[in-house]
Amino acid sequence: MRDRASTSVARAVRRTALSVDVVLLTPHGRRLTMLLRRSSTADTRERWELPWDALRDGETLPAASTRVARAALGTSPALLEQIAAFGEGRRHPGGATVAVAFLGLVPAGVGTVVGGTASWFPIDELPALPPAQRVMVDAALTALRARIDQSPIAFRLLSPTFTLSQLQEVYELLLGRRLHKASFRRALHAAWLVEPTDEWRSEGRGRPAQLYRYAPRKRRARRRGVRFEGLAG
Amino acid sequence: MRDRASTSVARAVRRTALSVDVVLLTPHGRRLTMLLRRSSTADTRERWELPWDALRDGETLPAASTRVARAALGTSPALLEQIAAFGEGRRHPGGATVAVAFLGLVPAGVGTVVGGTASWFPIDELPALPPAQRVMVDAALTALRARIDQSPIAFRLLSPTFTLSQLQEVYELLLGRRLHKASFRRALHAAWLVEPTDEWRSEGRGRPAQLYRYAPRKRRARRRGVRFEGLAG
DNA sequence: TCAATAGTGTCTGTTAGACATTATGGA
DNA sequence: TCCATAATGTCTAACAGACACTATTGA
Repeated sequence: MRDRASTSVARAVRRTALSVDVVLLTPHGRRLTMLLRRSSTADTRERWELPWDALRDGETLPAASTRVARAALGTSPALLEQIAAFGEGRRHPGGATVAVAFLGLVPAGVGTVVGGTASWFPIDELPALPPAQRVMVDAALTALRARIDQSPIAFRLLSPTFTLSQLQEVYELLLGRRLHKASFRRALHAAWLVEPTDEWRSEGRGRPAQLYRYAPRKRRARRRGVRFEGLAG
Repeated sequence: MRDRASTSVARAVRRTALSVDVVLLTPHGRRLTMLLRRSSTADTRERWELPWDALRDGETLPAASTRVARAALGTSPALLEQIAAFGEGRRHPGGATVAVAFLGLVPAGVGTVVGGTASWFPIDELPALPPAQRVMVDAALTALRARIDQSPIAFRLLSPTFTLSQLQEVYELLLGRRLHKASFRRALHAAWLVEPTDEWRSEGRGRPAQLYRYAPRKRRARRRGVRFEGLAG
């Protein structure tokens, strides 16, 4: 190693700026919405940005992301996962060289009322964002869709008991595409993820739906073959 | 937002330390090996660590990861992707609060000879590492296996032309499990990822194998259903 | 000739998607 | 009664995994 002149990183990069940015999502009716706040620029034009703040001295990344999320939302999100670090030189509102992005999910209704400087936007109608944050948003949505079948993300957006139609609706919202009802339920049944309760919910007309709860059972990992997905095209 | 006392991240977090760490992998026979270098501690005991260095002033993350990889390897890896940022308070050799980990793949033979302070270790026989880096290694291998069917990672470990048995061997190395020959080739054929060349390679005894090259064709995205993988168990 | 590796054909069990049907409430 | 939604049954095409078999080289 030729490049290690200093023995301490803390000494070598005093001036490195590090920001923690949070992409907060919540369902709003049939749409997925994202929390943005007004930029505090001298500019008269209305500008929006992802909630962010500088990492504080001695603070861990999870602690910082929770702090930023709580400050913007007024409460804690149901799930907070890191997306990635971003530092390709794109402009960040805080002038940060490197920003670590987090994805937060908020159950429907919980955080829909936020303070004056923040507001929820449908994800397909976002205003212009600082270049560095625009990249984070895209990465967050991509990561969300990639992780949805690897971790119980969808259940974080629902109340403890829910109907299967509600669950499917959340999956469709997060994936951004429609799912087949019978296939969805068959896969759900095979995965032993939920169990029925004794309750039924009647909403408007139509047959009442049975309520389920999230109750994952141990399951042998079924790893079927190589898929080669997304490699071409 | 209550927490934004300062308008500039650069001003607020002068003392934040940021390291860039690189997990470099190369096949070594039938095993996957990782590049580690000797720690420069005052300790007499032999200690090993992932190649890392502090992010320099104004340097982008991709540039820093390339620099660290080149310094350790003597040449550039065939692929260098970010894993994630790590800053949960675990001990890092440079005392960094936050470290961004990268995964680098090196074709077989290219980087097998490295300088005096670095050495390749089979991934299931790694020496003890600093806690922060041990977490990175596990995350790198997990990410590798998750991404292998989403990006052409495996082809980066092979020469431009290769036999299908070699390709399958790389997949088995990266996934850490055996694959079924006929199924592997069927899936490969269906994905239109490779095309045969006119050349054949004879190695030792046995029927010579036809050489292929990586040549992805456009393909309609086949997204089949919801899998619910990894959600339980 | 045998051993070793490459490459292919066929069968079977699983499952996603389509479609149809029944069930059960409200208007 | 009609309509909307829930829930389930059946059929089919796709496909993974297993197995067997042929092909082609070196020893």
